[in-house]
Amino acid sequence: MGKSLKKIETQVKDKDLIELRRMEIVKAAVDLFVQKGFHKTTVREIARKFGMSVGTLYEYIRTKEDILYLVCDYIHTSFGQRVRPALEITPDSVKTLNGAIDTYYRMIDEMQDYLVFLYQETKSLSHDARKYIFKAEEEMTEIFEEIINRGIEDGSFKIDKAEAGLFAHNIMVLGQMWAFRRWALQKHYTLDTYIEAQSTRLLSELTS
Amino acid sequence: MGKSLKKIETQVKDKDLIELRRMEIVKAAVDLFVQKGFHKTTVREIARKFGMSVGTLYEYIRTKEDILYLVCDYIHTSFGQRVRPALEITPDSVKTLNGAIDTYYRMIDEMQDYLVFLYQETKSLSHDARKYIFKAEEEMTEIFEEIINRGIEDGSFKIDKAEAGLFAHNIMVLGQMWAFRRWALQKHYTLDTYIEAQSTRLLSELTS
DNA sequence: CACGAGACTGAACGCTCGTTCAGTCTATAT
DNA sequence: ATATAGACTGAACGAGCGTTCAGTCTCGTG
Repeated sequence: MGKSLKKIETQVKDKDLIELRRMEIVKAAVDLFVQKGFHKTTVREIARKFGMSVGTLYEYIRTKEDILYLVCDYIHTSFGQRVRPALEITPDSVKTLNGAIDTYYRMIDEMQDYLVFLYQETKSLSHDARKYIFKAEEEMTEIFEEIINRGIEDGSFKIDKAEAGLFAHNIMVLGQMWAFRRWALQKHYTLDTYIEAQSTRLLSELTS
Repeated sequence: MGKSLKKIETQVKDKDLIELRRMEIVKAAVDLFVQKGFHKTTVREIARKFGMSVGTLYEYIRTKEDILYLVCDYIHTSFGQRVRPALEITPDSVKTLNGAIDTYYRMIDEMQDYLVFLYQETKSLSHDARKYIFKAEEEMTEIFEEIINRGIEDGSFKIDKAEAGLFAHNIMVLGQMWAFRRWALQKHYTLDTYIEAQSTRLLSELTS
């Protein structure tokens, strides 16, 4: 959390307490938002789950939208924290990309609900907040783009460098598809067979 | 519209008038929903744009959610009406698929706003309505699947028949990506170059 | 012309929900 | 022990919104 977060003014003075309470608020709100959506969740419900009164809740935020922002930020940083360390760059570009796809797709599987929620409620955010979320998504794309570019440079991948960006988007979207179209895909695939099918396809395209 | 639509009871007797007015309601609501989202659009606003009073509006629907359903149904049938006729099956499977991708992707470009809206508000629909929308999406996938299967049978495409379904999903999702990630893609691609890049990639995969 | 059915109107109702604030509790300092 | 700052409480406020309904208008029919 934290640095990247646009300052939200509060009544409470103690900085550490603010961080602590906000984390509790987010934890309480995430589940409700994912389950019922932002608009159908009331501040009272959040407060009850948070274990404190509405009044107290409002000591740590200004508006309901602040909670949405905190939740979106939390989800995105959770993604980041989980992918980045898993993405070790090895000399073998094929292996690196395979590993990156594997971790990213598995993470999507774990965080399906969060991902769908993010896409559905982004619109409800203010313009600034939305831009921040997009930036986070773009950073993720750049990681894949860099791996591809390395592979092109060392001769592992045979595509035009101009297409590396598009290819990175494709990788991500085909992963996100697992979350958005589970109703259709999970009839025929398990997570493992899905990753297998998509990554062999993607890799063979790159190396052909 | 019509047949597939779950019956919504009304006060008004004249069947044709109901159809006419509902079409007017949908036309008025679509723009507002796309622009501001379902929850932030008020029934009053719709009525004003519809050019009649709230009371009259409520002679043709029961609840606000009925409007959402009418709008979602309208968008989806618009899609269907536009794609199906354009999808002529020719003896040349490669050409057929290329044509199908081209029309589908162009349609997505035209209906970007509607598509994004559908994904974002699906959750607000009742369970039955949601199932109906999913079915429409699945039918679209099956069209692509059939084209691919024909191509496999006549020897144009060299992939395993078990993967035809997944491939059909990939085609659709990569098209929808144009709508969902325009903020990133439209910096580097125009619609034409995007279709070109994706379809040559997809086709070369199938025929390799 | 009189009448009534059906379409239309919009003020009013009632409920929900975000937000506030006057007041209570707690813990530390004097 | 007393005072005070800071955290917490939840009833109350008020705006907004979906929905209704008593009443008006219109037009075809007897």
